[in-house]
Amino acid sequence: MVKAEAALKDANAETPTGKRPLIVEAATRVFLDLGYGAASMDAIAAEAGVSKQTVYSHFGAKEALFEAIIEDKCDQLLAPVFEAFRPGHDHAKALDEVARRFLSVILAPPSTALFRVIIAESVRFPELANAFYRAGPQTAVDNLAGYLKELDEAGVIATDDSVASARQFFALLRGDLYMRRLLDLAPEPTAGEVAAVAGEAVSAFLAIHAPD
Amino acid sequence: MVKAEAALKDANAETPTGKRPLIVEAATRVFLDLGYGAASMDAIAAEAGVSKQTVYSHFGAKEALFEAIIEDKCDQLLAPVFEAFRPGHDHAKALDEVARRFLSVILAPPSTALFRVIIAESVRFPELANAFYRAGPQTAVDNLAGYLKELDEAGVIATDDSVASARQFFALLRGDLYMRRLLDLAPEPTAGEVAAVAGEAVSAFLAIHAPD
DNA sequence: GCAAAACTAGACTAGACCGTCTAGTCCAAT
DNA sequence: ATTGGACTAGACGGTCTAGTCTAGTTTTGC
Repeated sequence: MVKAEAALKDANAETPTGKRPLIVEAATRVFLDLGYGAASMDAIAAEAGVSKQTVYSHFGAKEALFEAIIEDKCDQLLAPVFEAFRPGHDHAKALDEVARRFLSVILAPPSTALFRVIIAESVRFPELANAFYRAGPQTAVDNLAGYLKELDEAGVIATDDSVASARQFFALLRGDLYMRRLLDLAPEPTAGEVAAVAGEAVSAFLAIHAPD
Repeated sequence: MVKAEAALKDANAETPTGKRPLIVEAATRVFLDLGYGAASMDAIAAEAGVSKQTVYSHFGAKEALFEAIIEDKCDQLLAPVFEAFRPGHDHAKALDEVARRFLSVILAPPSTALFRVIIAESVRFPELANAFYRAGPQTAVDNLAGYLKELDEAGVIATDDSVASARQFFALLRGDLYMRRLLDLAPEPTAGEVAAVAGEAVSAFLAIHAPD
């Protein structure tokens, strides 16, 4: 009883004491590699080099651990897309940089693994799917939409609906290569491949939204 | 020994005797609802109204049953996209019809469930991911690419690479709504919503590939 | 230096699941 | 009528898992 309350408090309060980061790292690896069902708490404890009881002291249950790990990873993975993405000088170049950065993130192994797990568990963990959508696609769209609005007002592109256009931009990026990455049929692309896909998408986007 | 050989022969030869279709239907429901790991053979037998031994007589093991079910579903679901999609009269209308048909299929519950399961198990069952890709995205792209080539030669659109253009067309269709459907955040769309997404994608596509 | 808190190692419970096996029913064809 | 194949209901062994518990050790704060 006392132990359970302590565990709960520890799980709720964000106080990383001692072995907590180790457990988080290990759990992330195991969950992303194997998925929720196939990942065992024993395997996570072993991977963390920690006793199982310690895992249960920090996170009360498998579900709680999973949710904590996934929410963490969402924020952590999807943040770098939006850092300093507004150089401002040449617009095509700016869009190209956003495209390349976005693609590099979503095509990298941690992202595809995360996305696979979330997709697979979206029915069992609806809040996680929601959190992912908000941290990922929605944030990306909102950020880009703001920038597109500026470009529209500056007369560089023409858009009635900057949010719809941002969604279209990202849809163009999630093409065949992304599908093959999700299905684990293609290896992580080189920077050149990423640049090629990005370039194609940007030029298509500019063709759609050419002013007047 | 005798039984095992009979089961193997039955599993290999496509001779649906007696309870086989029942099992296939039930297994499809259970696998698509729960995923590979969470689906139990007992649950499948119960759902089929059949004894567990019967399931094992027809399909030798859980993996074999899963593979059979998934390959079946791939062909079955993705075939109707390409039936009679070439009316030929008005080109924008023809593309619009392809788009609406494609969207209706991939946004419907059976497709999203199938895709979720395949994504989730793509590492454990690489052949299944491959089979899905060939039956689905690849076939779709090949078919559309042929049609786009005709349109290009007729001067209706301009394309250097009809395969790349076909991929782009489908990428435009797999936009935000598709993402939200995969994450189970949006209900199956109405025909009107489908038509709206299709229309936007087609007009964007035509803007990209306007002749000269 | 010491008490409280954190941690370890591993036994243990309770139950789910795969796949096998047994014992017996039903039915069609010879 | 009997034989053989498909089927049923359910028990069963073996393995795996989530989560608990105990007993002992290390770390930390004061």
